[in-house]
Amino acid sequence: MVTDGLTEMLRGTLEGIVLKLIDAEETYGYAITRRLNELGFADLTEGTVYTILLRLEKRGLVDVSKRPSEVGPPRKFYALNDAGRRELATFWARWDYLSSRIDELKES
Amino acid sequence: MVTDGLTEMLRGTLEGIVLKLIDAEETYGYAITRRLNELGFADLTEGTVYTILLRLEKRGLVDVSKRPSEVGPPRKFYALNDAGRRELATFWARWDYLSSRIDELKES
DNA sequence: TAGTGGTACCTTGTGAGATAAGGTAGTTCC
DNA sequence: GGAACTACCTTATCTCACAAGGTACCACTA
Repeated sequence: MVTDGLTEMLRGTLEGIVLKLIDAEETYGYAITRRLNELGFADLTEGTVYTILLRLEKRGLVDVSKRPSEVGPPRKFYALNDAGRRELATFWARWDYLSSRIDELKES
Repeated sequence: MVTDGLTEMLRGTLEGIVLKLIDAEETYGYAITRRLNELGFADLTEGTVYTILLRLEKRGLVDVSKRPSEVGPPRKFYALNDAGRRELATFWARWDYLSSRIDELKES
């Protein structure tokens, strides 16, 4: 499978991906994990996502609010704040730069 | 600069990039570093490239031959072998997969 | 009421890889 | 003999994705 060995390649982009998901919609760890699995990142586990979320919180890129769920334990909802949106913009700039450079190289 | 903080994003792709450069032309560490700097990876240093080259050699992905230079110390030339070409193909498959997923996400 | 399955959170340790910060030598030219 | 360029290498450090655990809430049912 192509998805084998994606781990190293995900470094430095996974955080941006999570930022984007949070930007699209206020959401929580368990749902983000599910969403990422759907999106093609099949091997991603909850542990990975939670370490990222805690990092984002620690860096002050997200606002957090705990809310009860009707089907399980309370959920920790994450929303991007201004710093988070700036970080996301930076992420896309870096991504565009890197992917352009690599695609150029690939076609050469 | 966009190139700031590219480090983490380069993880797992830099090796593939180096494989591609070697595939294009038998070459050596110092020249690879220069080429990468030209290609937009401005902050990349020799130390980084040499650790990758030694890893490629250890994994048996390249053939190595030392040859004298007319302008300095002898050069260690690297050429891709069959295993290296297979690895490069795998790298592109992974890259295409990852960049597609991310670009989809970006446009959504 | 004990068990199962789904939801939802977290922690700790490990490993891989890019980088920084050094070092050693060969050549050319003044 | 001292720059400046070429050319190689090593070691220690840091970050980050992940594995492998754990806790707890809720609904259902045997």
